[in-house]
Amino acid sequence: METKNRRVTATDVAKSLGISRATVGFVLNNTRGQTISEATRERVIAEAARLGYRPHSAAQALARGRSRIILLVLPDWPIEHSMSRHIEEASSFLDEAGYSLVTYTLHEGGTARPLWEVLDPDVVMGLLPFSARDIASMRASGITNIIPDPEADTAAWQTGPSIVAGPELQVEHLAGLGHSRIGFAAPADLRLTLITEARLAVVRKKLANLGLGEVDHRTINVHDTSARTAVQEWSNSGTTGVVAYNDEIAAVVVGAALREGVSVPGELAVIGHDDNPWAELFVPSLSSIRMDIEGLGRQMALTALNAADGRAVPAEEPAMIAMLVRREST
Amino acid sequence: METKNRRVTATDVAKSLGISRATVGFVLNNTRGQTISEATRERVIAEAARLGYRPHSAAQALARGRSRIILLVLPDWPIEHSMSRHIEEASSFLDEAGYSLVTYTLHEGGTARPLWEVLDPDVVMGLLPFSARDIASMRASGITNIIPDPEADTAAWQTGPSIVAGPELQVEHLAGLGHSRIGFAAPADLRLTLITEARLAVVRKKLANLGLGEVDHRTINVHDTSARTAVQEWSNSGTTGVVAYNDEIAAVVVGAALREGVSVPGELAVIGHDDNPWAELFVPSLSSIRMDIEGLGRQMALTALNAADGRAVPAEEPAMIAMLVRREST
DNA sequence: GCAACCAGTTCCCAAGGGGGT
DNA sequence: CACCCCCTTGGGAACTGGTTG
Repeated sequence: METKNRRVTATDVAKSLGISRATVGFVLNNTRGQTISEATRERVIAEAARLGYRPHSAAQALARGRSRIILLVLPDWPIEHSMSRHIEEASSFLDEAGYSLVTYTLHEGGTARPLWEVLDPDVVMGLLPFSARDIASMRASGITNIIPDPEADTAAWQTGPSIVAGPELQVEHLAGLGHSRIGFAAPADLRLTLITEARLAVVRKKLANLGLGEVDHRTINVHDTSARTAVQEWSNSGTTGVVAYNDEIAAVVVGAALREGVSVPGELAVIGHDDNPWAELFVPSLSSIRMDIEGLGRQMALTALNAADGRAVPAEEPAMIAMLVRREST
Repeated sequence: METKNRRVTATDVAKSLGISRATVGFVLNNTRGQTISEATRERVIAEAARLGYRPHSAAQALARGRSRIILLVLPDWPIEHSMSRHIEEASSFLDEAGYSLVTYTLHEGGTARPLWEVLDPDVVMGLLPFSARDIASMRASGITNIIPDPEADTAAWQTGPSIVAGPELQVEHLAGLGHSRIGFAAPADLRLTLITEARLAVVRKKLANLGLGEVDHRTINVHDTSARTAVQEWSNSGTTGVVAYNDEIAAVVVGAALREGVSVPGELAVIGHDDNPWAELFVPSLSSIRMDIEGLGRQMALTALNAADGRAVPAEEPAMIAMLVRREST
């Protein structure tokens, strides 16, 4: 069809209309402080549509000094699935504000140039605090907006609602079922240490509040016999309810119990965390915690916009943070 | 510390050295056809490092007309986990060639501007053929390199090794165990129809090759009783081995069997596909297929580079496509 | 609406030194 | 010895497509 496939620029639109390319820009950006006649405005819009004009985002980024990209960094263990709905929501919301959300799974030993260096995002946002190395790298790339704020105390993050709500519910649920000796099953993965410690602290505190004894805490490795040992020891010590770090650990514990001849939930009740889609497929199906912040996506988006734009964040705290999903394992 | 935080530009490096900014560019890009003395080259590199110079990618993209970004589109069902290692590998590889890989999970009813419009990638690459709507959208954004090629026949893709190898192994494995009546458990999810059909066709063909009877094909819905019905019917019809579309469906079938009092693998053997990390956690643990193309990441990267750069793709077909992981469910 | 500007890339040419005739 | 040519090295300036005073 077309012999030359050059992309349509604002200049093309302007020339075709016999006006200046600045005017085209004014109209298409709704530039405030510039008054353009309604007639011209309409002609520009119509002509841009007719020619199939798309702004060249690199050029825009260069001229404005801001890329209107927000980078969401995800950890490289599969928390992703439970996030995906929220990400989609955040994405739509940011889009309406003229920003694009790019997600980035940061791999451990990754050798590639990090994406924040390439995309020059206005904001880099993570689900948990960044390592000092990453922060240094961002700073060196000229990133000034980092969430969570590296200056803020990690401890504050560790006691935030997104960490605390789940474990509290887990303990409440088991206690409510009459379990008085409660165990905690932690993952061996070192990358999870920060969250594991925080959750364990919540469990301890909650147990103390309820006047129950000390938690019986074991580290579970998926690929060895540590789960069977833990089940035996819990069994011996009279522990009847186990709070698992997540559904994977819960599944390992339940599996070990079944193989040891310990009935679930009769002799040992186990509750996971995250409500992975496969948790309900087990026999017995796994009770779990669904993190379900009504509007977490919007909340994330607003936080990002605030950092990028300085627009105010309605402090509207989400209605519900975590929800118990009771199934057969408790 | 710093009062002005302006980013370091090539001009800064040039001025600091008393040379032109063109020269800085020549050195830093290894521009061919320009010869720069070794002494100057070293001074430029040292000074750039000292000042912490980072090229402004938007400016580069604008000037060159190419963004050096490759967009990998992932489907919004969690195939992601099994891909993650390959993605990391592709990412490193592309990085060495000066390209950045951005992954993008395309959500069904997403309302946001698609990322290919924002990032202006040199190549958009998907794991399966794009919808006509997406292709039109890419074309409108000026994307010329699309993989898989929209012109190519979908049928060709459906009979490619990445589709065929898994089901063949599944059937071979069950047949090798002596199962002669074999069932197929398909997911109800409509988004998976394309792959499901393709895999089922492979199973049919393989059974015919082995001189076995027709496949007994059932659609399994995770949230109703279809799995129990299927198990009963397989039981009645003498089907003793089931090829599941993936591990999730396999888990549902195994669960239904256990609840029906049908022993696994004694009365019904089930094999999944994808070898999700949680497949081994089940009791009985799930046999599965691990897609493990040695160098799939590199292969993906090379294909992309070929499209972006025109550099030749070594046709080096990967050594191994799919691998049987036998566990307790078969 | 004109013009400067954003931060690079790239084509083309100038200056200077060395070697050959 | 003077002259010419060429090659090496590096600079000038136009250009990318928008934004904004």
